[in-house]
Amino acid sequence: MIIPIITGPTSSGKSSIVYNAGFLTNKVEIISADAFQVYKGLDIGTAKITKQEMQNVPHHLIDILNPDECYSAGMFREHAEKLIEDILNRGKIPVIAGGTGLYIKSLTEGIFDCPEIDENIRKDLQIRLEKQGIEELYNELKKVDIEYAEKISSNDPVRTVRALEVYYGLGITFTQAHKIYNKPPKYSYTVGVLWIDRKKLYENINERTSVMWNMGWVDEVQDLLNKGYNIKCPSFRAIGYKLIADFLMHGGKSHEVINQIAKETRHFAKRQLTWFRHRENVIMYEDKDKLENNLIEIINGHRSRL
RNA sequence: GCCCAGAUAGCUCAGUCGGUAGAGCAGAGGACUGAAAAUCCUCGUGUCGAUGGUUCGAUUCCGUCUCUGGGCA
Repeated sequence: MIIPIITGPTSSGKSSIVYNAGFLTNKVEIISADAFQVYKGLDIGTAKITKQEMQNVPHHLIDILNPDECYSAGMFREHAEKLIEDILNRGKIPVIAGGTGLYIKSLTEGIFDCPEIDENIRKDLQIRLEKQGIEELYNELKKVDIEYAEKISSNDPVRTVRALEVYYGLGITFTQAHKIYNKPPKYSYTVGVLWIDRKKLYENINERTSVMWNMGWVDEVQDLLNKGYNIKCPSFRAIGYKLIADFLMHGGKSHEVINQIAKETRHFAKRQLTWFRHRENVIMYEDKDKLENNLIEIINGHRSRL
């Protein structure tokens, strides 16, 4: 079967589509493709669905990690493919839903099957980055893998560190690793993108940010801090969490924090739109109901693709 | 009413010793194979408040007016 994937920018309303379709048909299990809903304790800020909703329709890859643990596109792919297999074996239909473009790409286009790399290598590179600066590391990458170095910016610490980590960990360049360890997609997918008018999307984001704040987002962050987590935890890369932690520790005006969070969310949504716009083999839906209906038809076997 | 300071890009402001102007933010476009809600790249023409004057030439100097702050009555 061709597995449906529903994606779209943040605040577009994609979760409600898959939830409704799952609830109405009662033969779906949802696999979340969201880089931050994997964390326990990040509920309001990641717009997680309620416990009740999760009981009504099974959801996977939500609340699977503590806030100080790392996750990645590669791990996501392994987990998701295993889940797809399990769900199909149970005679149910897997639906993938979420806004993390890279995670979805790891399924639909594949991601290289990287062998385990000693995590100390990245830590060392991290330390060198702080001490010596990006220029030093980028020049090093240029010497070993000019092909990849030229593809990225000389000012991109994340990609530079990643490429060097693979080089030192595997003994081959990042470029070679892609070829050697390339692993094509395991299943076929049909991808629907919920596309929203920019102005409307930004309005949704502005409004939703205030709603989240009023739902107790600040308390949620306070809880995380009380439990001993801090802004260096991977989960705190999610929009809002660092800003709120700073607000709790140093004070400030709440409306300014809210505006800042909304702004970062708008920037994020814009990046998502750029990403989706340039994907091949995705179907853009401006009509939410149509997307939901087509998804239901797939689930019921009356349609094979979105 | 008088005095002073402003009036320049959507916003905050810089600048032009007179040759029609530039930063930050906002906004837009883009990249992105194990941090992706991350990370990174590119993009700035606007009656320089209005109107007279001086000048080859004024957004820049001078006068008047309008508006906005602040001060004095």
